[in-house]
Amino acid sequence: MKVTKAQAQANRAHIVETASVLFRERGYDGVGVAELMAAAGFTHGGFYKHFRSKADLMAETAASSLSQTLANSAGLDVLEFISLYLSREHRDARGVGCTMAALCSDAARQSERIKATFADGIENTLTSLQREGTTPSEVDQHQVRAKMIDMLARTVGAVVLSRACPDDSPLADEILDVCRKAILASLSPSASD
Amino acid sequence: MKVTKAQAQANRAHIVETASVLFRERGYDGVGVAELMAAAGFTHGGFYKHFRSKADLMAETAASSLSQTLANSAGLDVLEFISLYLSREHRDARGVGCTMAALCSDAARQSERIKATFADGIENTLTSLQREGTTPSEVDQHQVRAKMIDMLARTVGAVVLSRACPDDSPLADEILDVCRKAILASLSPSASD
DNA sequence: TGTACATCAGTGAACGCGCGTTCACTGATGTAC
DNA sequence: TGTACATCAGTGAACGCGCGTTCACTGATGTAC
Repeated sequence: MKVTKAQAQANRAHIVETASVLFRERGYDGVGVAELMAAAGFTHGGFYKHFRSKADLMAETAASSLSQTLANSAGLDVLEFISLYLSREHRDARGVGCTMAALCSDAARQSERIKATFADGIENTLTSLQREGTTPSEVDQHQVRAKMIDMLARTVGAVVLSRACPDDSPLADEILDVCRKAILASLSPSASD
Repeated sequence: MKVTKAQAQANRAHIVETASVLFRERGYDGVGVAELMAAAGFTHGGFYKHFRSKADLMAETAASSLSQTLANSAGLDVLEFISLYLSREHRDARGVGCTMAALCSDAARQSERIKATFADGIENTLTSLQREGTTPSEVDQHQVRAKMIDMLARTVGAVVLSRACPDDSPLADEILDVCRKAILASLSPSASD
């Protein structure tokens, strides 16, 4: 049965949203088209009325969830960002958490198209962090950018390592706690090494 | 046709070695048993004379390639380790590079058994780095460990983000260069922020 | 505004294909005498 | 040391299954008159 144009558009967006959660939870190879459509509340045949292929959906979902990740952190200053990013809650909520942390090593094996989307996502995150992180005394934008790149690597690395540990592992929590302290220490003006 | 016990053992080790490269390059879901056995020079049927299942091989391969990753960096001091780890060569040689960087976000979706293997790999790496990184003036082992956890997160994060960018992306190289400088600066006693 | 028809989002069976795994078979190795 | 037999690593066909994708069909929506 047909459906209003507005409804069809909403259904399409719902499929992308569902996929963006499932892909972050299980990886691109870990979610099938039929399973995804069922999770969104449809049968699998209709998928190709919205997308040309699974690869197309992957690319669109990457762009969508990267900008959603960015929107989630909009308005946060760097200290708040770090506290949320390196929290147990963020680590344990892979499906709705940072796309870079959830999928970056999968992205490395995907098409140049998806990698380009991830590079854009990284660039946008850096721009956003630079905006929030720049204090009047720090006028050298180049230096601020370097600081933010290093900070992003630290936070992504910490979450990704923590997630690779067993669920109840003390090491998993230790990684988050130690990295949060280290990053906060390095950000404060009088950083005590 | 049968084969000598020594040959069978060597063949088995060769399969594990082949798998450890292929899994790092394409992920656990990206390599099939038949393809893997063909790459090792065998037909697929013999696989189950060596391993009970693909999952078993994944676990064994994780342990093997994590300790190989560790052996590769044995004897390096921290400065050498960072230079090699954050090099373009390491980033571009995923199949023979650090297992944590290549597979940690895949590990997050695998069994507790594989996660435990990764946690052991992280722990062993930290121990090794602590041994090499401890100078006479740094007697507080707890503090050294914290420094090494942060450093591991930074290096893994940098490589993983760099690999998520397109092959010719300037950002990919920038991430490696900036993080290398930032980590080296934070390690030197008179770190200029 | 009412009627006739084209459109097309969604359905569900079916496609070829590759997956992980099983199995009967081969034949050189390893062992018992 | 030589012979007979059991073992078992490796082969390749076959298994059921789920994958991504296609397709004929449905029926409400949207449009033309």
